[in-house]
This record gives sequence, C-alpha cells and structure tokens, in this order.
Amino acid sequence: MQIDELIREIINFADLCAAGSDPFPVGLPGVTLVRQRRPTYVYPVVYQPIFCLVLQGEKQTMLGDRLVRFARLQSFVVGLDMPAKAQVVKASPREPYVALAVELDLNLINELATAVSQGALEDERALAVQSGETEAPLVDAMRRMFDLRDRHEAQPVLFPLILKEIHYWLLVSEQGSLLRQLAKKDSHAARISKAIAVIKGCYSAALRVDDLADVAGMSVSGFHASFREITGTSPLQFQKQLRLIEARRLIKWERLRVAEAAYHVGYESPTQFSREYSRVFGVSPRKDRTEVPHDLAEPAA
Amino acid sequence: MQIDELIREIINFADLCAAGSDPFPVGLPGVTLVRQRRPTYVYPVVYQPIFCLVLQGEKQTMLGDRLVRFARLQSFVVGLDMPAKAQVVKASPREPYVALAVELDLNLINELATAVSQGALEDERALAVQSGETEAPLVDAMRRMFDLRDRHEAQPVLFPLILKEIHYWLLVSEQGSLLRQLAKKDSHAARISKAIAVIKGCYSAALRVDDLADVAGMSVSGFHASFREITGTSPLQFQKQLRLIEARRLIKWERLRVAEAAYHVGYESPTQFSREYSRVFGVSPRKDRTEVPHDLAEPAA
DNA sequence: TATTTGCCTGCCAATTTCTCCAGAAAATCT
DNA sequence: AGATTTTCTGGAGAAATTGGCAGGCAAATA
Repeated sequence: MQIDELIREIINFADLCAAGSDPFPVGLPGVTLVRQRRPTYVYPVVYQPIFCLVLQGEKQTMLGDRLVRFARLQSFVVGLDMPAKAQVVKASPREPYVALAVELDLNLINELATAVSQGALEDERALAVQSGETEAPLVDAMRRMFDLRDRHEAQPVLFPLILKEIHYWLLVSEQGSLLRQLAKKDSHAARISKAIAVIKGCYSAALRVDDLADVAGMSVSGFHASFREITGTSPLQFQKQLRLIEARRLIKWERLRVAEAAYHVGYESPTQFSREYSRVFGVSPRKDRTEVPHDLAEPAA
Repeated sequence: MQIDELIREIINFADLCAAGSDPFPVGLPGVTLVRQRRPTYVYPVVYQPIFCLVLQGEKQTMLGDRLVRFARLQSFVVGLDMPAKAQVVKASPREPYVALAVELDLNLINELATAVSQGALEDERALAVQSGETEAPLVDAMRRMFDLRDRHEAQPVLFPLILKEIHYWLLVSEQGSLLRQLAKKDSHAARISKAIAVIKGCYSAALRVDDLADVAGMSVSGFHASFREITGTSPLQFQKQLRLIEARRLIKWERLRVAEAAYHVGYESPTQFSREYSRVFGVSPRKDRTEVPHDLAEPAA
C-alpha cells in the first residue's frame, strides 16, 4: 500500500537527518518533518495555519478546554494562529513520533474557495484545530510532495501545483470546515480571524476587548462566545498565552532578565508576570533563566 | 373520617419520637416524618424527588421567584433535585407542623407511565414543585403505608405495593403533570432534568451554560426559558445555590476555613465567595464558622 | 506592642449569563 | 396547497457574576 511506503520513506529520511528533535526542514519551503524519540512533557506552542499528517506515534494538543489526540494517519488542520499546549504521548527510540507538516497559505485558500463553493455552504461547527482521519487523496498528495524534496529541477514547477492540490483537498475535506468558513466573508470565523490578527500584531500592547469586538464587527458578548467556540479560550487568555510564550523564549534563549522580559511582552508588574508565568509553565521565570536550556524531550510522567 | 384518624395517629407517633425537629425516619425506607414546634426562619434546602403530605401547620417554600404555601391536607410533589428556601410559618408546641414525606423513584414513574399513557398527553405547564389539595386515594394510601411501620412481617410484601400505588396516584393526579412530562422522552422537562443531573454531578466544576444547553439539546435561549419555566430560576442561580448550600454545610459542620470551603465548592476567589454567601444567607461565612451551630427552629421574625 | 493571618469590602475589567426580539421553521388549521 | 398560529433559533445588548487587587479590621501570635 502506498501509505506504508510513504511512512517508511519518511521515517528513513528522518533517521538520516538525525538532527535532533526540533522540527526540521526537508528542502521544500514551508514543509517540515517532526520527530520525537520520546514522549514529552506538555509544552506550549504557537501554531500557524498548518496541515500536519501524523505517521507514527501519538500526540495530543490542548486548546483551552479542548483536548485532541492524533494517531497514525490522522491529521490536523490549524486555520488560525493559535497558542496551544502540545504533548507527544506515544514515541520510543524504536518507533518515534513522526509527522509531516505543511504550512498553509490562506490566500490560496481564499482563491480556491471562490472556485469551489457553488452550493451555499452550511454553517458548520468550525474549530481552530480540526482533526480526524486523513482522506486518501491527501495522503497521496503528501507523498508526492515529499518525493519532490530532491528533484530540484522539478520543484519550481511541480511544488506549487501539489501545494495547490493539497489546499484543494483540505478545502473540500471534512476537516476543512474552518477553512471554508474563513473564506466566507462575514462568517464568524473570518471575523474572529481578523481579531486574532490584531491581537498577534500587538500582543504586548494593552488590549481592550471592546475594540476587538469592534474590529470583528460583533457585540462584545457575541464576540466572546464566538471566540471561545472557535479557539477554545477567551480573548484575554489567548493574548496572555502569546505573551508568556514569547516571554519564555526571551528568558530561556535571549537571556533577558525576568523584569525586562515582563515589560517587553507588555506586563506592567513583574509580580503579576511571575505569578502567571509559574501558573502556565509550572516553573517560575527565575528558574527558567537560571537553568541551562535543555531539550524538549523528557521521559513522560 | 379516616383522614383525621391518620392525622391523630401520626401526630401521636411524632410526639412519642420527640427526637427533635429534623426529619426523622419512621421505619420505612424513604419515608420520613417532619415535625416543627415553632415557625422557623427561612432556611435553604435541596429537595430530591419527593411527595410530601402536610398534616398540620403550614409551610411555604420559595423556588426562585415562586412562592408556594402548604396547609393541612395539601401536599407537594417535587420531581427534580431542586435547591429551594423553605419556612414553616404556622406551628406551635400545642399544634406543631407535621408532614409525612415519601421519596419518589423516577424509574418507577417511567415504568408506570408507559402503562398509563394511552391518550396522547397534553403539554401541560409543569413546575418542579407542584402543590395543591391532596386527592383522597392518595391520603388513604399514605395512611395504609404509615400503618405498615410496625408490621414488620407484612412490610416486605406490602410496602413495595403501596409505594407503587402511591406513584400511580401521583402520576394521574393533578399534581403529577411534571412526573408525566418527565416520563415523556424529549419533553422539555426531561431535557431540563438531564441538564440538572449534570449540574448536580459536578456543581463544583466550571460550568458553561452553552454546554448544558447542548446536553439538553436545546438552543441557549430556549434552554434558559425552559429552565426558568420549570425551576423558577436560572441555571447559574441554580448551581450557585447548590454550591453555597454545600459550602455552608462544610463551614458550619465540617468546620472548614472559609477559603477552603470556597475552593471546595468551585469558587476560585474567596472574595467572590464571601460576597455571594453573605447575600444568600444574610450572614458572612466567617460568622457562620465562628458561631456555635444551633437548631434550625427559631421564633419567626 | 508589633506582626501575621484570615477575612471582609470596594473597585475594576473581563467574562458570562440572560432577556428580548426579529426572523425562520414547524405545526395546525382552512 | 395556502394561511395562520405556535415554537424555536440566533444575535444584540444590558445586567450580573467573576477574579484580582488594595485597603482595612480584628483576632491570634510573637
């Protein structure tokens, strides 16, 4: 079966590039391969719009109050920039967690959507992260895309085509509900997306929820409800996550002092910053700064 | 008249067991006798499905915004787990408030309902607590049930029969509208009942009304409306009552510290907890903890 | 006497609940 | 079928709840 072929192929490739655990590029723009030899702790991430096909092992992510789990041949589609918590739950050196991811291009989605949507689209429940079994044509397209990685002469021509094809299949797949919504002007999803862009754009600035609702063109309460429905969190929590994740980066990798990091991401009181930091990461910022940065991979609890 | 007989009999019995004011068992499972020698303050209770026949004195209960009053030979039927406020308003040492109560078994109700409902049931207005004059066969059945209390040899055979009979009469009585509705799958009452089960099951967890509505299979606004119609209160108030009543128990009887009690019943901020507690009980939690627990019975205001 | 601890109160912004209403859908009647 | 009534849904907006924080008080502790 082609699928097993793809899996074997990719896993071999991953073994060769034993570069480590962080996602690493495969030679195609926007395409990355993720591999983990061990279950990990829960770690916070910021997703971008992405399509990720799990080939081996299992992973779960938490969006606010929601928990989704992905196993072999399942996949997830993220349609929005989203902070989340992820955890690889099944992985071993013999059988590591392996997944192939492609960044999505929302412009491309919009473009395709106009061509696709004849029938009036139903209002489906659209979540920021959709998951489920991967439809066969998608797996196949991913395989063909992956095969392009060292056909340098073919890439410039074929890669855009396959990318477009993947976007198409996603758009019409079951998991594509959010993408379809996003393409629809004035849908809730599209409005929330606009608001999220604002939050991301200035996450270190003081944020007034009223203004966001305004940007989205919704009532404050309606905005809250939709926001939660789609992202699984409230606007403020969303922003807080972004802030803290960035702060952590500043602290662990840029070695900023705690207070500096706090101010940098928009906190006015280092006290408050410290409290929230500890609550989210389980470690105080001071500690994170002191300790040597280490690999994500850890024996699972 | 047989009724007077029953009353005299029970009152005598109650005098014998001068155990005090709390409801006390009469030797039949699920059957209790309530006696109060004095009017009481308003006190919060959590009803279970129950049928309660008032024999002497008067009592009133408040469900949210509704006030119902029960006097001699009136009775009330509670079909749902319901927090409420009760108050004995007419009682004296010479003529105490006396009532006989039987817990109801909703499974039994369902069972009987299928046997009973030939005619398509009308949609009647169904309230969580129904009250009114007690129909004669019911009083009679209650009398016969009460007489079983010391016929230990007859109990195993006759008690289930009488219980069933009582359920039957309730189901067809005027006060049985809620019971009839509950038995009907997909009725509003049945849906709300499901939601209430959820609330009760985890009243100390963060609860989202959207989800409750989901459980009930109704729109949020429809859910609100139905919930209020049946219970006389809103979902949040309902949950809050449960929380605070439990918290009060923890504070007065288990002697938990205020903050602990707050966390225990699901508040994340003792501040807020304290505020609400005072509002509902008229006394700050601190005070309730400090003061010696005392009897419910107090001279009425 | 000074400090600490536990709690209450007021204030603020965020979040959620809840009412109300218009339009859609379903049921009922003609 | 078509008309009418009833019921339901979804959304806006007002109102309430919530949690955080600062200030204060009073009892317990040092």
